[in-house]
Amino acid sequence: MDTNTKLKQILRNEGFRYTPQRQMVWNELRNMGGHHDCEEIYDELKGKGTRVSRATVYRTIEVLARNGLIRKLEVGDGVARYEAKEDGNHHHDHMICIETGDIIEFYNEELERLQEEIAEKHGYELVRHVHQLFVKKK
Amino acid sequence: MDTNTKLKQILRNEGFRYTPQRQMVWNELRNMGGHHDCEEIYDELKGKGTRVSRATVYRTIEVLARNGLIRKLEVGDGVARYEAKEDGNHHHDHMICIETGDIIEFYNEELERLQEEIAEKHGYELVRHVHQLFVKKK
DNA sequence: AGCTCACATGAGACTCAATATCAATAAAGA
DNA sequence: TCTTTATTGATATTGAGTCTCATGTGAGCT
Repeated sequence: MDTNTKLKQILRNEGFRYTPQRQMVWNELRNMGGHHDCEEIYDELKGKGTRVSRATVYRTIEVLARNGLIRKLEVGDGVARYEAKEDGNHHHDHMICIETGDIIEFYNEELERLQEEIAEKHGYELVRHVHQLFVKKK
Repeated sequence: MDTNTKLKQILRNEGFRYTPQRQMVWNELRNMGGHHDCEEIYDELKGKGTRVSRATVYRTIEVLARNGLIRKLEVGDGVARYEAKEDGNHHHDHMICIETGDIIEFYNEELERLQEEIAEKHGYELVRHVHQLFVKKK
């Protein structure tokens, strides 16, 4: 199933319509690659002469995130960034260089296991987590 | 050394003045206990008839955080919360209940070690980290 | 204690990401 | 094609946080 059919199905499941704008936002974020905020996505689409509004970008991104097509990333600068979850792009956390702003992805099995364990130990179930390492080049 | 003398010394080291407002913000956050945002601190002080401005609360909190007297916590709802670091209140991370909003502190030696290791492995030095577990009661 | 002045404060303007409003538009089933 | 109802776009609004600047005040100096 191609990725736009997947979008269509997800939207239908939620009772949403499959509109050109939603397709454009989704395709744009995938084409751009990496981590981007709504303003960047909006500018990119505008730059291509696309007819889309800021409000629609924000609304669409919210829907995509809620349905797990994209992943939200907040690094503490007051701007939410998003990345497309491609097939085979499994869960990962982020390392942010405080000097360059570079975002590096990492994944560690043991780390994941420990978190489940800690939640468990306190009588909770782990739903999701935010884990960011702020680093600088050695 | 009592905690207000400590505040005084820290301010002097940075070339800042030891003012009633800075003492009030610091004392208020300690008295309240737990995690609070600037607006709550401001309201609390106002409620006591104290003469203090919103701007000063924000400015003071920033100074306290930069000097390690308090710890900043962002759970992703667009409001920064702070907690006083008491003596013997060592580093910890947070578990946030998505149903009640409760904030539980946790600390795990192994987790800390792993993070250093991961940064290292990528050629970086770990400066600080943000680690939050969003959980719900089992 | 009084003087001085650079730093701090308070009130309100301002910023900026994000959300809400609402008339006009367009999916999508009949 | 028609009709219904969600969606869109333009813009206003919100809200946390920051900035400005005239006024106030800590603290070193005499």
